[in-house]
Amino acid sequence: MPPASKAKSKKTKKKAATAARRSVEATARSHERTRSDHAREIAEDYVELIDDLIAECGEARAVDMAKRLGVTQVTVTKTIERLKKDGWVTSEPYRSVFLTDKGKELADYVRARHEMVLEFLLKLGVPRADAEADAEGIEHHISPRTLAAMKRYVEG
Amino acid sequence: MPPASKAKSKKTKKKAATAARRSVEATARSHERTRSDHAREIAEDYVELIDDLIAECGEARAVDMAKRLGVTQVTVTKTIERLKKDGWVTSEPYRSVFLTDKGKELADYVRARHEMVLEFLLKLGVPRADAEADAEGIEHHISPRTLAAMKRYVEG
DNA sequence: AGATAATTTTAGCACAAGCTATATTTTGTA
DNA sequence: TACAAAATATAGCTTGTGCTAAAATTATCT
Ligand SMILES: [Mn+2]
Ligand SMILES: [Mn+2]
Ligand SMILES: [Mn+2]
Ligand SMILES: [Mn+2]
Repeated sequence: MPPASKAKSKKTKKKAATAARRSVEATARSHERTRSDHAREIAEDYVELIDDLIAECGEARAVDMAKRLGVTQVTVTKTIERLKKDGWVTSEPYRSVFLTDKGKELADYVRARHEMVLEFLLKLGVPRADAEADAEGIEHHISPRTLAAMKRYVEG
Repeated sequence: MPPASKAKSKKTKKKAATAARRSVEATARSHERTRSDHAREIAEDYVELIDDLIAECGEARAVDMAKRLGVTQVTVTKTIERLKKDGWVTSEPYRSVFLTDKGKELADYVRARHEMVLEFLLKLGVPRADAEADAEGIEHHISPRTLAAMKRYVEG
């Protein structure tokens, strides 16, 4: 038994602070939203990249995805299996990857959002290199209402 | 062997598009930055939360962290072990959690950044509920330069 | 066509982050 | 002080995302 000694009887000791705080439940919901954003994030980056590669190179190969993502080709191939299972892409053994209709739809939304976030950061005065790096992470946590606010700022 | 048929001989077929694109290497570096942000993200949320709980409740208990994070107490306890290993916190069996100096420093930086991101979104016109949810994810991908730009916008 | 190069697959590993169920310990109260 | 409730720890599982090494397949070039 380690010595306790600190913090004397804090049963009803919660809340002595003044500033009104969000409810515990609301805080939990925000963290849950962030976790679900993360669960979707790789699918979003992959479909956007696949769509880019098809447009630029005529097809999306694992080796090219790996180069742009900074991971090994093995990682790409395994992830593609999951994306297939979830209905975002199709592919045959030893062949390149294609988007399903659902995948193409996601790619279109995700690219538009990504471009908007980048334009927004640039207009805000963030240097291009930082803006591009930050946008890659930020994009996945932008709700429709935040996206709308960014659009107003960029266009207005 | 599945029928290929599509995309005829694309060896040197790369780049027919017009718009200048970032280099493959720069794209990879952005994705790598995002992945390292994610690796740090849980440590950031935990130290901020631990600091909050100590201020509000006098101590940081796993059960309260679990409620605010929306995960089970088991998950919290296991994560705390990792944070301990990485030098952010200390704790004894069956006792609450404390921040190391390094942990307190991180908490201070992270809270200031989180608050700035939230204020920024609010000033941009994002409804409070969305701003709070989005900020929870966005905060971890904000570079110092983007933070500075947000500060200028909020204060200016 | 055959050799070689490039690409993809397979096998096997590691770690982070989540979970449920159950045991143990601490804490509050009768 | 003992009992009950609350909190924490332990055991064991799943999934996602990364890796290296080696085998299999496809593509290119002479
Ligand atoms: Mn993107
Ligand atoms: Mn991204
Ligand atoms: Mn957060
Ligand atoms: Mn994130």
